[in-house]
Amino acid sequence: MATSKPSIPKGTRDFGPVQSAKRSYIIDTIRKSFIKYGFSQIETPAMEQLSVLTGKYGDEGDQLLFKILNSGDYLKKTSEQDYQAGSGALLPKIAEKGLRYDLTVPFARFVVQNQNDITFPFKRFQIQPVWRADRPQKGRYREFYQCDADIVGSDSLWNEAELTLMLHEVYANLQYDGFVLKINHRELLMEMARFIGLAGKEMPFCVTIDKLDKIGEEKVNEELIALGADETKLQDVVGLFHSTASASDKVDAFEKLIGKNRGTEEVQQYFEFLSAHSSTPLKVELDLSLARGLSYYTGIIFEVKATDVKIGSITGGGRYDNLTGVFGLKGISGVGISFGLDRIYDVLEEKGLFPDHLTKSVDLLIAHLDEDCFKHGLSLLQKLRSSGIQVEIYPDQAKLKKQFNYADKKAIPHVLVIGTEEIEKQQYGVKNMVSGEQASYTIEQLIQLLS
RNA sequence: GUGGUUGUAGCUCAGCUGGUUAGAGCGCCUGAUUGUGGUUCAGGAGGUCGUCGGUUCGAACCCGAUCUUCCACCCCA
Repeated sequence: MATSKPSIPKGTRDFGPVQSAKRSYIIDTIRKSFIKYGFSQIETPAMEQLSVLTGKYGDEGDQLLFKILNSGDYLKKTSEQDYQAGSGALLPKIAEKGLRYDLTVPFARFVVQNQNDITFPFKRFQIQPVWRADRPQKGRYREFYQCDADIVGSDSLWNEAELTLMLHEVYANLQYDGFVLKINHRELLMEMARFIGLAGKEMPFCVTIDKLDKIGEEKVNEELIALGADETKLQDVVGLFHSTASASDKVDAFEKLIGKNRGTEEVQQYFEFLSAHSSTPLKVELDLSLARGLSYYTGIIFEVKATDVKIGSITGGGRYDNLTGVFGLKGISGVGISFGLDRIYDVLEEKGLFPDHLTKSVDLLIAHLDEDCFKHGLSLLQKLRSSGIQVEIYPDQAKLKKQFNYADKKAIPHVLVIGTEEIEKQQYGVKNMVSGEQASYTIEQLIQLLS
């Protein structure tokens, strides 16, 4: 067989020992908070039936789905006419499965299938990779992890508030405070669109104002007027976007201009919950121009942005009514958030926020001078391990220089050297690799030292 | 999916309008130190210049295709 240079698919990555340790640190931190707040873990398959996935993410989303070619003779069910009819007609005959695009839709499927075993409200978390056939960029990959926490079967706005508190705890534990949590409400967006005369064109309105910080106010105004917006009313709405007032004042201003509705009431209630329950200051901001994930969110929407790293949003979420409706289970409302592990990684890396101890492997390396010393080392190894000390022995006969070098590269803080003299005296030279100091210990003293 | 961009040693990058034998720093290996890493010194290994094809007397350099990287659009974690 001809040799070829190995490679991995576009937008995917290998993770070495250091990267994996850092990723585990983030995952463990997030999971700790998920569990503390009462969420239970589930896992679902990497692949789903294509019928479960398609149509849930809009036309754009369907294009970004990875499809899995049927096994065996995948052309068996096709005919010449299917081929002539194009890829859209051919696809369902050659592919029945696809890789999951997010964790929310598989979760909805899970809830419907297991509805009799689930106690509602159901709080689940899920930390698994998802796949999108997007064109990769920095912070945008074709395989990436989502860390989702959702509460389904409860309409209470306390859930939104609790997710907000949990999110703050996660970032506090990661020692990152350069973020801001922006929230908005689907209903407020709809009302604003109707107010400026864009009834029936709510979606284009949202897509446009979402680009506010990207293309600027002037262009946004131009586009909205082109859509048919009333210019003077548009100015009033733009005034709301500009407001630096407190969330509650912003809602008041909104109600004065456009009127009360479900959105204003829910946002007001959400902020009341927060102020009643938080001792530390929260980084929550009502941003009336925030418009995201509108293909399924129906209430409050969330987005966490890194303010000091150019990477886009690092956490997103919102309230969706009738999540499970498409799978035949009505009346189940939910709210959830999704942490973007890979982007959080990039942020922590850029800000130098990973703790140093992540790369440390064991506390002690046993080095030895010859075969007999190695064998003696094995007995020490066992004693030390049974005392709970993290220790390894250099497996080959090698110069001490090489063994010390190994300890240095692996950032092992202590090296114990065994020679014939040490075996006789039952006293071992132990070098502290950080200070460079060396002293002699019995095995019991050493256990004391390292415990 | 549309338009652009990148690829040279393990890593970060030089390499003139196409010209002989493609370089540097760091890292790696060996020795100075036959019982001691991280510092210092001396030596050494390592490249079909992303891949395939074309133009040319001659290609890392020009052209085409393809893969990859990054960027903008779209969308999103």
